[in-house]
Amino acid sequence: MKETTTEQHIIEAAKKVFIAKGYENATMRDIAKEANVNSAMVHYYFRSKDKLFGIVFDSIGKFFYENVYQIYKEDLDIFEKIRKVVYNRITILIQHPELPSFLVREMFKRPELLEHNYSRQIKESCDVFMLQVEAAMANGRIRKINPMNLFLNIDSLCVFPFHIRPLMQHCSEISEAEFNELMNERCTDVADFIIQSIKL
Amino acid sequence: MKETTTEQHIIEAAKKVFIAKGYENATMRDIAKEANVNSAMVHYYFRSKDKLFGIVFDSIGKFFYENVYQIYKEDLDIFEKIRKVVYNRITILIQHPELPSFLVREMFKRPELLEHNYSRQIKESCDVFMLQVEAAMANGRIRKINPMNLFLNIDSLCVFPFHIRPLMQHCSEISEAEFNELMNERCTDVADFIIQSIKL
DNA sequence: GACCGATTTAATCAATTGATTAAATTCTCC
DNA sequence: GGAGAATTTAATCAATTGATTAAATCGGTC
Repeated sequence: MKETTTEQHIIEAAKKVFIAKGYENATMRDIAKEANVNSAMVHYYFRSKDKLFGIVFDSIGKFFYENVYQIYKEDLDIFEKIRKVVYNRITILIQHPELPSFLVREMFKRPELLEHNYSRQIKESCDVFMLQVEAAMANGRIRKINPMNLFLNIDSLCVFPFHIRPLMQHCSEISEAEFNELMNERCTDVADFIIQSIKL
Repeated sequence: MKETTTEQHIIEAAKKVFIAKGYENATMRDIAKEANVNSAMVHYYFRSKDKLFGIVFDSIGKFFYENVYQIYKEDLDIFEKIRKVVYNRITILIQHPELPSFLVREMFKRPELLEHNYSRQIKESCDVFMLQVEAAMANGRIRKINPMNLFLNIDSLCVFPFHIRPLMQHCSEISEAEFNELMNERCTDVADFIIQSIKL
């Protein structure tokens, strides 16, 4: 019991610190302090900073994508599905606006982090969706479009603003709360934007 | 003469190293080595790592945005303008695919880096474009849409894939060359996607 | 209560790194 | 060609940091 608690405690602290500071700027001492334990404890439970980070990165990546690829696999009308994906994605992003930049930052520095499970699931949900797009094109429900690009477009429109949030906040001189408000309003706009573009 | 050359030489080396490794992972010794000078030289010319980085970040940011905001200010039909922005942006991105992730990475860690000039110019070009969108809506040339969101959408669709490039390459098992090829094809798709969505 | 393994602590190591310094070398101007 | 400033070099400092170690403490079992 106790071990699990301490271990989990350290993982949660590590998530917080790694997200806030990034891999290089986070120190084992930071994490230990955040978890209220001696810094040797962190090594005792996780051997090395790398191993701990691997666990954290994996967990965050999974959390960030699992919701969406569930929806992509659901049996829904294509327009409904797009609306649901967009709504879901942006809602989660508003609650965790730091995740996209964190994932990008670390993924670029060490692409080997992607070896793990959830990237396979992304591909899976992408494949399912692309089939549905092909079908909708064949049915004459949507115009001719490259399915992969449509999949990409959906994610682009949802996630990108969170990648450049500091820039947006600086240019528009808005607070974090106002930014979230903007994103909230943007939700239906984005879904409309996509559907307007592909419907016949 | 000579000083300018050495100084510029170091700046170029610093760009390369900072982009490749990020601020924390790049060392003054790395930069010195890349520039073929003694590491004290880097301090001699730029006082501190921070100052040098500020110069580099500013220069890269300016380079990354100046092309686009020029186009936004040109006197072009709105559809033409969108096509030109998209083409231009993606073309530059293919030549410098590391820039978006670099800028995001550093901007999130130190938003104070944005105090500089070019963020004002982004705002300026955004304002110009939004006026044009309002006019096009009034003319009945495009449907009703939030102008700021349209501006955001254009950048999202162009830039986002480069933010998640490692993930895309891993999921699709494609090389860098193949990725670039995809982006090249994507160019007209993106412009079409946007125009289809807003035209009446 | 004594034993034994798991957990926790404090102290310390070795390596890295931004920065400084003082001496050496080069350049410039007279 | 020589004085003085600018540039370059090698050596070194002080601080940080991931990791290790040995000792201390805790927890359960007999």
